[in-house]
Amino acid sequence: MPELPEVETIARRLRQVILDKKISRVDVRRDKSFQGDLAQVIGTTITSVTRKAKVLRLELSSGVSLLIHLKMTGQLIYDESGKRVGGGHPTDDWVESLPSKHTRVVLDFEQPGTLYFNDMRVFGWIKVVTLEEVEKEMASYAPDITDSQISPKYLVKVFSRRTQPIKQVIMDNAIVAGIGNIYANDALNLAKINPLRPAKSLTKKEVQSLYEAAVAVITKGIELGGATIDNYRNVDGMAGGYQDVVRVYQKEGGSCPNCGSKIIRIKQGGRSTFYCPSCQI
DNA sequence: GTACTTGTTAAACT
DNA sequence: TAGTTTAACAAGTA
Repeated sequence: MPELPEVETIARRLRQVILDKKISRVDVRRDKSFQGDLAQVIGTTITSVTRKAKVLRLELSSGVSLLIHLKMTGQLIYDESGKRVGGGHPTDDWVESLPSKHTRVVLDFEQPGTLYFNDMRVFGWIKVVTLEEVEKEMASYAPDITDSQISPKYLVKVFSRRTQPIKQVIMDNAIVAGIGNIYANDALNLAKINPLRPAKSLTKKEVQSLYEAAVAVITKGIELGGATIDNYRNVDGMAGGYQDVVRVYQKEGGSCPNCGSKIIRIKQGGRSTFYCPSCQI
């Protein structure tokens, strides 16, 4: 699932390949995946590519923006050859020609080049929004965990009001944005904190180390080009590298990187949590 | 056929 | 009011 590092990886590459290109055609193959007026998009140029939390924003010369959320299975794959055959991770033989049966929206550029929005489960979306709507959308997210506005002091204050388990609190985008299930599990393991602990029970010192751990795993994720646990791919169709260094996520029965004990799996809020009951206390 | 998977949000709660 | 809980979305895998 794309989280902050995966979306950031996509944003960086998109900046290299679609900036200043003119959108000549938009093929919406699934209505649910594209919201808004195509007329405001066709014939316009992409003037910037930015990201906040897990949302991508393509600013267009017409003044409107395209906001893109990949949710769990979304991919943005760019092709300039016109005969793309998917790249793949060295360890798998994923090959796919595009458009595929999961391609929901196709953006064609005048300059040669095509951007495919694939989304197996159709939770993701692309929407056309005005400046005002962009601000409204972005205001619903707290700053990213890597943003200088987020400090251990701020987290201590917010956590003190929350009785919910810390795992769920750090994944709440209204508190701090960009931490999904993979990095939440890994950050808690690195900080040696039990995911079940009520947020308000954490000491200042624990909040400090959790903050540092979260920034560390997210930064590592960006460095390695994201995690391909399920079906994440970058803009070139390639897998990321974080899955090779992942600490606990989906490692039930494996060894804890801190202490070697067995990693267990539990459910929190209907979601899987992986942690080491021996050193995460 | 059945259970299970997940990021986010809306709605129903306390 | 603010915080918490739950269901819903969709389509694939086991």
